[in-house]
Amino acid sequence: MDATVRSGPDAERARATVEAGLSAGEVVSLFGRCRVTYDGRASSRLETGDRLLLLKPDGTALVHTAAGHQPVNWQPPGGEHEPTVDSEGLVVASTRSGAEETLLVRFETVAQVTRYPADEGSGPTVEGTEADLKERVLTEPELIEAGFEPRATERDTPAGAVDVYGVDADGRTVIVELKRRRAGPDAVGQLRRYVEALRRDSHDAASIRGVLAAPSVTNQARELLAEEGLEFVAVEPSVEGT
Amino acid sequence: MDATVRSGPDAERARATVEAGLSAGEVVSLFGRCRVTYDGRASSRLETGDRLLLLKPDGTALVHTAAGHQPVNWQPPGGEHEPTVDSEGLVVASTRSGAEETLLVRFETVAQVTRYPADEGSGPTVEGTEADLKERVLTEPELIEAGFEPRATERDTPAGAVDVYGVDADGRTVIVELKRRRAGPDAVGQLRRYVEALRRDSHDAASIRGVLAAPSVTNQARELLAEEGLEFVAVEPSVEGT
DNA sequence: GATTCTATCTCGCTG
DNA sequence: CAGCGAGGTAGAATC
Repeated sequence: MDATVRSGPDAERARATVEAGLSAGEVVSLFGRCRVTYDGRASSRLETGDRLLLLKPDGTALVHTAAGHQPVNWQPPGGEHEPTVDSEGLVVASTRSGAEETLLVRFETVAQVTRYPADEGSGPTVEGTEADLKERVLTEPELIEAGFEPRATERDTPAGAVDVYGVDADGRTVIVELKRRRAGPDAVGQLRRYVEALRRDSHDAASIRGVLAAPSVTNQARELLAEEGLEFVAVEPSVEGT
Repeated sequence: MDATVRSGPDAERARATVEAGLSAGEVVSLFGRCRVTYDGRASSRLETGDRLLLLKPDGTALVHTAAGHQPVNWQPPGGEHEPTVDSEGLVVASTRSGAEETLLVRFETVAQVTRYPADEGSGPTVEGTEADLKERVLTEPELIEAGFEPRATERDTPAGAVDVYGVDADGRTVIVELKRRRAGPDAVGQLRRYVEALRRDSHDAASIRGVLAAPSVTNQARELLAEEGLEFVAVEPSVEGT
């Protein structure tokens, strides 16, 4: 049972197992040879091959091959699975009604079907995110520069919410855009929009500084910063055991 | 075998199956109760719960719960899996040597282990991507506007490669940024950078137009376009059966 | 529901 | 190898 399966259930038994598992709120996995078609926001075709189909009670469907992090085809949560058997064998259709989206997995052979009553559980606690970096900056403002005083986070501007908003030792406004990893042109674009939005509403544009705080920046990002008169400060995303 | 499993293999049998499957280049899946810890680019902790662990021969590890498209924990391709048994039971470690990254899955109970010789196969053929939209614009330039003549795609600028580069009926340069779905501020940022880069190298900045072509734009994106003197053109991503 | 942004993003491509 | 941008991105937070 826990070794390679040489002959699988026939199509109707597989269908019944899928249906029973899903209606019991269980996770169902199928290994087998199949073709896959998707039509919706785009459309895709996948020729016959050996794959794993993972079906979740929330409507999620994932088709995985032997390589890669990403599923080769999928359906996001919110839809429904419908296993049927036609003259060619087992077909699992996963559809999202709202969006006109359909994933069809047509099995040539089903090597194994497994159902398992997994709980949804709670998500993982993750550390080292951008939110954590923000906390660090708030408790250690000198990470940005000596004399920096944070005044607000997620402060609204016409261009969106600023990560950290504060003042420097000279009383000038400082807008900080945080990135937990190497920052590219997109990060500069964000910072620039926030700074310009505030400068537009200010009588003294020069008193508003923009600071990109990240572990490092790409060259292009550095050039963009220079063009816009913005600054870069190196901050490590997390330290852990140092 | 294809119904709910009430009692699973003991830890050592599970370990042996995982090892045998992986060394044979097969995909291995384990259903069971486990705790998960990840340390690397960030760190995360996941308390005991029922989950599916999917192990691929390329080093990919995916931990899935009963809900959601995304794995609740994972390891990208490129590493190695090492199943061991200690006093508490089966532990699967997936590590990426280059990056200092480790995913540890410690099983309290293993309900089922399955190995399956899936081929990697070839990826799906996808239609309706941005590349397809670009093809449409090249064969039907009037989608942008009457008289538009594409001259190049992926044309290099100091700020990156422009999607479509051409001239309008009046001989002015037109830079087109394509998006297959509703465009936001980031798309305007890209277009803006390309246009400014070209204007900087031009003696006649006004002769360079920037066009964002997408199914629609958000309000903020529209405002940004207006501020920068850029334009919007509505194009549908794909038509299929019309 | 629409908008905006993060992500342990992943992935592919290009220099 | 880095850098840049796409993705059927998904997911969260906010309005």
